[in-house]
Amino acid sequence: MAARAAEDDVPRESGPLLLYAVKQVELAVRAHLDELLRPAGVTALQYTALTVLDRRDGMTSAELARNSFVTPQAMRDLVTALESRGLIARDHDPGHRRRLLITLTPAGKALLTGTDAEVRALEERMLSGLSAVERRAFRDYLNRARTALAGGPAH
Amino acid sequence: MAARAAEDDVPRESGPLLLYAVKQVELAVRAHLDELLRPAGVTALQYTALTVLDRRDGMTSAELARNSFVTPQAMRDLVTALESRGLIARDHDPGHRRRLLITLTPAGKALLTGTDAEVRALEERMLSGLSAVERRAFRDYLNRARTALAGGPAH
DNA sequence: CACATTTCAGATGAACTGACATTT
DNA sequence: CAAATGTCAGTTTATCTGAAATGT
Repeated sequence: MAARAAEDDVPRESGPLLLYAVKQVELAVRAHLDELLRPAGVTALQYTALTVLDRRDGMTSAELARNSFVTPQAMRDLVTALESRGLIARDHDPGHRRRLLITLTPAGKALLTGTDAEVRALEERMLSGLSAVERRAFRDYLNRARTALAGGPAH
Repeated sequence: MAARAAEDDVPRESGPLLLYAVKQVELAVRAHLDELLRPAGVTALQYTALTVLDRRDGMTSAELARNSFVTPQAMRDLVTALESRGLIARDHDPGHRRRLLITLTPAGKALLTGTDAEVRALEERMLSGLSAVERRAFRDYLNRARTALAGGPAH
């Protein structure tokens, strides 16, 4: 391993980490997304929760929390906010009286439908310059990275 | 706004967005990073600022703020915290008496050196399963996505 | 009894908006 | 005077920790 920069410069530096690149892209995405969603009155985090429910209806708050790497208490606040605005509804799981299953209300679905065009435009902007083949590869890499990081701590 | 939701299933769904995939990876990264950095006493955001300074010494707080998509006031809080812990120092820019240039102190560099191994291990874990060629492509896609999202809003 | 889900209550931190002084 | 930088003050929001009730 070369690149030992002998001066006061550090030997630790061998190019910016991809961890950092991921963060930067996400920061940019979130900034755009928050602005885009402001008229709809939801934050990027709330919107994300809605899209998760759109694909997997009937999740519990605890499942959503694990999905977003936050505590159940934090997700409860978010869920309560969405519920009081009528975007989601919670009903008892038949056969498991403790769990509350969350579903999108028509209003929640309408919100997703209403913002869909702009969100897709943002997605398209992010991927502008990438070919269809590259986009598939990009998606594949992201999914593999997520899978590799899932589960417990590294130790 | 009529809810023109033909079935209960949505026509909007054509596969999860890459925006979402990016967010998920970043969430996972941040969760691991926060845990990893807890012994060092810095948050992932503070750590990120330190790594930025490691590569571009002599930035101002305002520049750092723009880099992280936060307000100058928010970055001021972060910078003040790092300064009071002796991890960074601020000195007047000669020839521009208003600007305060931020540099890493030896303690700041030591912190980066001390956490370097574990951070790299996390990076390696995220990229496990990707070949060297794929990693280069992944990096390239992330950089292109960031560039495409930089600058003003889409409107 | 161990475990998961949900909830309540309080504490904390991190970000924002607004206002202002200073310098270029 | 306009623009950028840095600072101070106050507020809001989001998240956390701790504790507890309920159900499997």
